[in-house]
Amino acid sequence: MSALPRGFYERPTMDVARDLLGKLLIRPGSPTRVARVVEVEAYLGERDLASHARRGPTPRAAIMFGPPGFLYVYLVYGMHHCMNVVTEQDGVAGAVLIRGAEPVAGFESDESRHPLAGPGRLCAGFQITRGENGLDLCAGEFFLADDGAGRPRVKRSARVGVAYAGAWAARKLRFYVPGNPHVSGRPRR
DNA sequence: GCCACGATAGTG
DNA sequence: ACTATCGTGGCG
Repeated sequence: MSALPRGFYERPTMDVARDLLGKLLIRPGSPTRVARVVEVEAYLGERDLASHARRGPTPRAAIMFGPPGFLYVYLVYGMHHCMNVVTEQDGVAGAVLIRGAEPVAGFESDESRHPLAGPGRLCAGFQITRGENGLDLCAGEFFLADDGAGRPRVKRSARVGVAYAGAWAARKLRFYVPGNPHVSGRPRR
């Protein structure tokens, strides 16, 4: 299965976010880990007050202003990692936060837990840390792919944990597969 | 330099 | 509802 091409990411962030649902996250290794994306959030760039890009291309956020198809990983609350894919053409900030995925292969069928629900657990499951920040998603070490499953039914809601962002907090920039148990936290339906 | 504050998740 | 835990960025 081959990686989605750069052109997939070089589009409006909202389109990339919506189209990422149903795609496969693949990390070749021993074992190769595969999971299907079921929850994402769009972060629209400098004007988006909930985005790390809101303060311009600071050292942390600069990657969001760069070329599309690269991984942006950061640490939240001093203990969890979050993974994003960079969108939009080079010079324009944008990213999609991947928040939940359904295990397909390579994960322990660990009791009744949902090991890939929520951005922190998703990164833990794929062993993604800041060491993977800036990784090229079109190069094969870690990538997204289309297995022809098609886009699932999609619902939208406000994003999680961005209440501070004023009017931007209310915008429905979270996309998820309703009813899927690997969707994190609240509005799961 | 220094400090307030998170794009969270597990426990009570 | 509480809190662990630390990098980022704002400010001086």
